[in-house]
Amino acid sequence: MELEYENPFQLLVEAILAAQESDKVINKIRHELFKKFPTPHSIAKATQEEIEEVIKSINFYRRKAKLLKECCEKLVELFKGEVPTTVEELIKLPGVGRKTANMVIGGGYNLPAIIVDRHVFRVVQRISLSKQKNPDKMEMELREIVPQEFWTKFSMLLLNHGKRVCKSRNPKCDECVIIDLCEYGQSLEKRKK
DNA sequence: CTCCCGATAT
DNA sequence: ATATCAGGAG
Repeated sequence: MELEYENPFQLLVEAILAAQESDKVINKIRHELFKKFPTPHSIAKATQEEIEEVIKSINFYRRKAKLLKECCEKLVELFKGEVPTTVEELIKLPGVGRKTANMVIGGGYNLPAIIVDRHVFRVVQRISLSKQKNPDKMEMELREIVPQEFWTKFSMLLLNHGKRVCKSRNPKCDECVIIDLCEYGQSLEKRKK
């Protein structure tokens, strides 16, 4: 299951709500959420309690409701409700870090973006493509390693690979198509025998 | 570093 | 029982 969205604003909102949460839960409430709050202005005007009511099934819902409201207030104040197209502008918004900013740029605007979320971070570590122990530093190193035209594609592929195959807990190394590149996976497979 | 939060997978 | 989940703020 991947996040479903119709425009950059929806992706921005969903990405904030998706922190440490599964896509399934987000997709479940997104219709009601955007029916009640179709625009940044409507979220900015709503009370925190009104937002909480709609997103209650999401983890960290209280904090996220607060962040989401503050985010939309800034979005209206600084950018007239238009979702920015650069990381530097996006991370000025409460609840938006580099990961979420890059997600919006890559997924929402189809611009070059290296997205280092938990999955990408883990996969890159395991295949030793970068050994950076900080996601932001890893993003910078990957910018040097990966040609810019592939940034977004690369991110999405590794993200989904991490989610479905190279999982945090029981990685399915026997189904992995890049195990030849991965010492971690090869040593895991040997141990099984 | 901890906290936010609770459902689901293993 | 506990690890994990499209992280970010303090």
